[in-house]
Amino acid sequence: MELKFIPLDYDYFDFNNETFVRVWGRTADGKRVCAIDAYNAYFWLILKENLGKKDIEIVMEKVKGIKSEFAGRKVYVKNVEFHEKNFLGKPVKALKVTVSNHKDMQVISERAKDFEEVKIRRETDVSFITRYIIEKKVLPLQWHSVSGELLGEKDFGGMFNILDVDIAIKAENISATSEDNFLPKIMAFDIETDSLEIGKGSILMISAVSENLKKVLTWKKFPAEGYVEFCKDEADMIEKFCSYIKKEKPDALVGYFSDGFDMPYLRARAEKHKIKMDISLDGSQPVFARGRITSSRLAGIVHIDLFRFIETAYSQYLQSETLGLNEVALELLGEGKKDFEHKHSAHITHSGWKQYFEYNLQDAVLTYKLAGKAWQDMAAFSRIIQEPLFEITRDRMSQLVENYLLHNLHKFNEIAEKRPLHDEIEERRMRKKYEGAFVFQPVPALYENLAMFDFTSMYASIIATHNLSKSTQLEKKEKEALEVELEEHKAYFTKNPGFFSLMLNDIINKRKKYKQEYKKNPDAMNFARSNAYKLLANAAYGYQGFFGARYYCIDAAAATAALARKFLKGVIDKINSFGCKVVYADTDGIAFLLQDKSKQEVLNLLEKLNSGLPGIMELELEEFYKRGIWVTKRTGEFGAKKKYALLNEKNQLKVRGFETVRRDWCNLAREVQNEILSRILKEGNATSSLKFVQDVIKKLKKREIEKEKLVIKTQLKKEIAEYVAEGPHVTIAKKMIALGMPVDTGMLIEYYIAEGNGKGKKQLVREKAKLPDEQGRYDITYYIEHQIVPAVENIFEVFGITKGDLTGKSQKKLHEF
DNA sequence: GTACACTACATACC
DNA sequence: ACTGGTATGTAGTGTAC
Repeated sequence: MELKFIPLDYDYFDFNNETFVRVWGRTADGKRVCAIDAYNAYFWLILKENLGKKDIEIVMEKVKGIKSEFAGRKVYVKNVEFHEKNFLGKPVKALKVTVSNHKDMQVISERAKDFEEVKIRRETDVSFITRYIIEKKVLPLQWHSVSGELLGEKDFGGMFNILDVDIAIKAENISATSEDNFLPKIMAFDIETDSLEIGKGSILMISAVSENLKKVLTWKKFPAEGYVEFCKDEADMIEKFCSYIKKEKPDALVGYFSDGFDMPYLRARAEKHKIKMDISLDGSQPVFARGRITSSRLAGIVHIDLFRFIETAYSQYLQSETLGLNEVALELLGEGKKDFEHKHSAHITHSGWKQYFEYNLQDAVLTYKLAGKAWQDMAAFSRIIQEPLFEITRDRMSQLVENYLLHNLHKFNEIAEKRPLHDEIEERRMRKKYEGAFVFQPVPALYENLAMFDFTSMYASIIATHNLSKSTQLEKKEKEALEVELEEHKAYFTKNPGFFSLMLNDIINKRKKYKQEYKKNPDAMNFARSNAYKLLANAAYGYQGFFGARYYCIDAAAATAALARKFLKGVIDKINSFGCKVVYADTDGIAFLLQDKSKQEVLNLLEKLNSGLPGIMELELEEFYKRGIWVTKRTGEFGAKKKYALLNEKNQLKVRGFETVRRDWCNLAREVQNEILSRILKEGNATSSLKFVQDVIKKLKKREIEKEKLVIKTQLKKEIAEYVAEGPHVTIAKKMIALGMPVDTGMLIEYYIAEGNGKGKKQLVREKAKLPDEQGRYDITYYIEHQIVPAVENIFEVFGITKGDLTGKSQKKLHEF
């Protein structure tokens, strides 16, 4: 038997003290496949130097002889091989120790590490599935050919009868064939409940959406559209939901925040009713893994919590102020959630229920559409990093980088470094900060005729070009070594590239390749690939400075930042001496005035600058701008860093750092500031802006501004009890809890500032803060003095306009400006 | 009762 | 706990007067 299929997920099981991997996938004609592959894991023993042939033979025998018992199993070593390997770039003699059962690896390696010939053990902390994918090259989301016998009825204790697949095969050989794309069958779901606290209330309805399915299941019997299916009770509803999954046979079951809410809720209710959640393809129940966020895993169907993927892969590109389904869907799909005011189910009217069903359905529809939109990105990450979808949709950036490294080390014959243990993590976290990026001190003014250069993937290209990594760092100066001066010492790195730099170099090249390919052929997969490589490249620098990294190297991170400062300052000097004038720079970007130079001359300069840069470092033109404005800091007369606004030649505004882009300012202040920045940059003066602000202040004084524009949103970043200083949002959060409203860490708390009680001493802001729908008159003075004026004051200051001119307390007249 | 320095906190930039 | 450092700015807190 031989067939072509595409792996979507992996797991493993024991049978008769042997371990087997199950590779779950699909054939091109849509059949579900489970390929069972015998596999034994191994780890490495790195031997001491100066061991002779005889010594090695002796230690190999000793390792082979390790026998023990653990959890009722016989524990033994299956095989020992001698290999010449590399560890951290240096040649080592090592033993590859294959164990009977992956779960017994710790027991065996504990015994082996005490042999006198053994220096260290490594790779006992590599996940079994990761190891399987690396060694057997059965890669996720790439087509493979598998050959072997079909699973017999009696194999593995009758597994055949449990597996819900079209083909189960005992794999003898699996090999990659092609890279053709694959479109999965996706089913999205969403639940609505009585209480937001898991297990407290009941589930009122469940929506499920796939290509040919749009359903809302409920046991609340109220008039509804045809897509609503009524169930006997909550238990019946959960079972029907599971049976729809069984019928639809999706590759992926997708929710939005379903790891944190929908799945654990379903489990709690299923347990309460003593019913099974029969979703998995092997008869097992969803497995909930402990962690920062509990993730829930199904066998044979990939459960994806889209929120978690969006959080790591998209959030930096999104304008949305929260990562809630509504905002994210609005931004990515142009379509948001349906309006519905949540009440306790006892208070919902007949027509209210109809709306509620519709609302619930729409959430699943949005999740379904978002999953379709994100599919190419998830697939690109899975193929590039070579980890299954389940993992790459939940991994953080540092884990993605690390997994990429693990899956590529074999190209360098490298044994992987270990993950840091608790004590080491603590030590790393105590470390004092190293010096980071250089930020240019701007001179506040309105400038005309600017250009911006920036380094492409600057930190990554510095690491790749200069070999800055753990394995290439030298303890002391050697000839031919690169010397980088840090704050308290010098760091040295070899001229010969190590695996980290070479991999990063490859990542940057692939990014360039797919970016160019996308320009020729703008399809989603090319874009997704280009983007995934870009994100990996950008995270590589932070990875080396991250306390949890296997290849942690703080000197490499510090040296990267030091070289970045050097190159940035070098380019600043060269632009200035060319005859342009640098007005601002931050980390890897430089803004300068063209002065009397033409655009062509600037482009020629760029080319000249590039020819002087080493390795793969590259500077590019970001854009030309008509005008730009920099303002003073509120405290002190210096120009503020990280705050500016630019107008490009298409009259598009680019605002950085200003209150306009900060979500913790009220919309009125943000809109007013954005408007005057736009006017000033387009008009070249502040005349109409001044009038505009004066009018807004007048309106505010006459209470003509709607309260919604005055709502301030601040995120609750930790548990209320942990706050040392109680800000207005904390007070409001407490008030919300007292009112029985749901409050969770991470929530955006909304409030407005109302008039004080007028009695005696000045009230604190938090004492005047009220919930958006709480009765009260807004505090005019607060909004003028603490929102509008601070947002525009420094901008007007550039034109010599003072606060008094804005609020009408000035002697000067408008025409004087 | 208020002015002031300092700290806590949130959020942005790259 | 889940990339890094640099930076601005508000409101709260404690203390001096």
